[in-house]
Amino acid sequence: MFKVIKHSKQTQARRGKLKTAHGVIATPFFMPVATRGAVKHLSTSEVKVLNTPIILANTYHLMLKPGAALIKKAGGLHRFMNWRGAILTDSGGFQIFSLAKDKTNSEKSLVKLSGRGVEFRSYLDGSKHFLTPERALQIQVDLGVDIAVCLDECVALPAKREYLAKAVDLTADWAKRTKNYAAKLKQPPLIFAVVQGGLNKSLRLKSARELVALDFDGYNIGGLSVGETAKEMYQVLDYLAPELPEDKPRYLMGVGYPENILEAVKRGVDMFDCVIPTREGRHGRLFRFKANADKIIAAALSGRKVGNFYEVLNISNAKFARDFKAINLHSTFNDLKNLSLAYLHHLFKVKEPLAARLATINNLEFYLRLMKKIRKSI
RNA sequence: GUGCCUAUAGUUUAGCGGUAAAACGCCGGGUUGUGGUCCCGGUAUCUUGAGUUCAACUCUCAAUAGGCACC
Repeated sequence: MFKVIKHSKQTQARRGKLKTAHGVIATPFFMPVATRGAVKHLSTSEVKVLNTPIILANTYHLMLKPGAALIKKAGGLHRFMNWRGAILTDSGGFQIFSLAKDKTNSEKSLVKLSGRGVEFRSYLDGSKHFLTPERALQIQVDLGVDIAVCLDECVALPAKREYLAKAVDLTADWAKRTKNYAAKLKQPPLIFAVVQGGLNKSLRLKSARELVALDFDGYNIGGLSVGETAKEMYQVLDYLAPELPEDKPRYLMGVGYPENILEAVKRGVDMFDCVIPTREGRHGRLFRFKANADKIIAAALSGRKVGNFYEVLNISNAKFARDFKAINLHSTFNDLKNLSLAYLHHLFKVKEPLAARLATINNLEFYLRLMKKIRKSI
């Protein structure tokens, strides 16, 4: 299922292959985010042309709309969106966290946690729903995903130890129930469990050991990039990654900026997802490699300090109004090669939908290339 | 030619006798398991001149510009 094919001598970085029902994927890899069954602004064929091996969708959003039953009826999410690559779904655990911290009505949380599961209100129409670990897995099975994630509780940082400890226990209990439920399924997907524990070392190690004992197909590192500094995140990875089985993939959820990914790979992480390339693209931020990127990335992966190997253009800045250079000369997309920065600047200024599309493609191409460069350098 | 109305940020408008508020725009920053155009800053001394007043963007007069009506 997962095989490490090469291990860096200088760092914890490793290259591997993850076998899924929809293809063998080279690790480390990055999953573009398609929360509701679409990478925002892109069609499935465009995502495919980017050479995307796997995307991330979200149980929480899809169960509310259009509903797991409908997608099952459509033949699963793959067929529904005509996607032939792999799909991993987030379990909804993060939404428990992000909705619990409330947006407007601070009094009423949208979420009620209990031992059995979590009751929450739909962000769409306020209707009540109940999610249990069993149901979260069943929904992911109905969606037909390749990799399902156990329902977990993610805690915003900074957090008190007792709260973190409770989340670790609940997450472990739910993971066990997910495992039991999976045992009754005919063809379960790959199932990953989520390590919690915040910035507390003993809780992190406890969480890892409990989950590893249950023997999952992979391990997510959750509860990071939720309010702590990058340095604190790296420290957690330093002691947590060695605690996870060598022969199972490690997935750092929701991370991150290119340098965050590089630092995490150095510490032994194999999988990533993040909204940064797509969301920032929609807001006019363009990622671009510097000329010496390959060297810096290779140096970083042989243990040296990570230098600055890319830049982010804010295409809305006035200085691009008359910049007729290509958006990206190195792109495999003709549009990015042939259209100018000034034109893209204009599209953003007048809010043409095409602007977000071009920027999204540019950024995803950047992220996927980043992973390729990383793999090559290990 | 006569009468009336208006004149505040780039734009459209608020405003009060005591040193200007909003929206949009513009300039810049932000965005980490996505509630799809979001969040945070910055951006004017109130058409000009004279007068009244302790104090005027706010009152008076004139000029200028625009609008409306009538001859």
